[in-house]
Amino acid sequence: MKTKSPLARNQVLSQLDETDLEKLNTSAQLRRFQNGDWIVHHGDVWAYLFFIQKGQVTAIKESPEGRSLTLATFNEGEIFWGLAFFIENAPMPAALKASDECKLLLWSRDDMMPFILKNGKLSWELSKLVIQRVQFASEIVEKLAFQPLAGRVARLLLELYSTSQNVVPRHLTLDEMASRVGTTREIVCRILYRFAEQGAIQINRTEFTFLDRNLLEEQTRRS
Amino acid sequence: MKTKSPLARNQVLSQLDETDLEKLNTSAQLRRFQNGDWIVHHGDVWAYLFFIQKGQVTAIKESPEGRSLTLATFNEGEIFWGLAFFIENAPMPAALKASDECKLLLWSRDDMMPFILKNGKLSWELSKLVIQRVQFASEIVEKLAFQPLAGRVARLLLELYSTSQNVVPRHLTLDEMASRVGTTREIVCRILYRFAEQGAIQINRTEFTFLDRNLLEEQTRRS
DNA sequence: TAGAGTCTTTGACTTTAGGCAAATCGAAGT
DNA sequence: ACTTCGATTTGCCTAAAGTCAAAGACTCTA
Repeated sequence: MKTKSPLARNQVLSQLDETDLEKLNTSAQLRRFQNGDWIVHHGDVWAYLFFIQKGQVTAIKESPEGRSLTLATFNEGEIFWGLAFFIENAPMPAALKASDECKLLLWSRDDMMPFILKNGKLSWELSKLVIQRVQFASEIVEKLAFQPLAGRVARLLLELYSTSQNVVPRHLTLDEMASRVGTTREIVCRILYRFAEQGAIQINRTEFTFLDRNLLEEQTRRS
Repeated sequence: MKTKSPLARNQVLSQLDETDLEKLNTSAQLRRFQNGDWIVHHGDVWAYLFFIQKGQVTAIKESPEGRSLTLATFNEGEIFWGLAFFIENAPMPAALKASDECKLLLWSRDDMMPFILKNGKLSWELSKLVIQRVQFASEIVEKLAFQPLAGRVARLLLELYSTSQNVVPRHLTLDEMASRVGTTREIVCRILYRFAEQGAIQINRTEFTFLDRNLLEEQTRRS
């Protein structure tokens, strides 16, 4: 008896039967990346769909002036794609970067297409996944458009350290945090210290201590 | 011989054959809206896909404080959907508003699903369409995150009045323009007059005169 | 044609965000 | 312990965006 393919864990790919999964598995290209490697650059035309067998991938937008905005992180077992997989010659709207040691299984558009066309359910699940990403993008737009920076930072803190622990190591640099909320390190630093003044957190160079998460949550609700 | 259904004009629906198109046509609900009517509100769970037979639909995000951001406009012959069409119970991330007298053909998820599951190509085209919207969303994020307001206004002017005519009536109010770039009417007004000072346009209460489109294009390129 | 209502325009002021540079800290290695 | 390097913190200054209020201008209707 076979071991079940890890591909079957995925919501979309699990629509395929054993045989097709097997075929898919063998037609995949395996690629490895080191932490920090670029997988694709912003603007590249890249017609692949991939499955993350191991590691973590982040999607990052960069402005010509070097500011950057981290849009999303994808984890083991998830799939993602280059736009050109769907639309001929469409360039990547964001870059992809390995944020861990990564093993990816890649399929070109031509490899994958037969499976999609023959299996309406697969195709439907793919649509659904795409739609979920839209939903996600929509939240980003909302925050950028309506929520002031302090709110975005507060939200980031809450999401990042949602453990029961109140004392947590600062595992992101200020630059990384800044990139996730769309600003610069100095501003993030100031906002953090403002939170500290308000009594929401305590800060030292290496740790945060959460004193009052409600205060932070209030911030996220502010326009 | 039959008249060809207007549905066949659509990139996605045209994947269906005559018979299916006919079935689809009869199973559709026709809905009419007046200019300015809300079709769905932000947050509603709305599991429909629709075809715009006549008129224009805009997607609008609103902040709790009443600021609004116009994300997209859909025209005759295009299709769009409520998120819940794809994902059970997913609320609308933006409101939809009729921006003309509108005739829409609606299909519930249950009506449409059989056609999708049976037709991989249809489903694929739908994915592609969804992806195009993602691309669009991505541009919005980029502009909000990296482009200063002046650049967004300049781009709006160029897109809105891309005719060969240099003297054009101001058919959008300042509030409407503000909503499209994510700010307030006063700010738009000031930016317009700044453009005027720079010699890019001339302004009076009812018309714009384009003097130098290159100046505007330069603005859009600025970080 | 007077008045109401709606847009536009402008001034004065506040808030938010960003840039630059210097000071400081902490980890890692020598 | 000393140095180096990268990250954090802070002060100071500027720019961008937003708010509020008031004044005009235009359109439509009575």
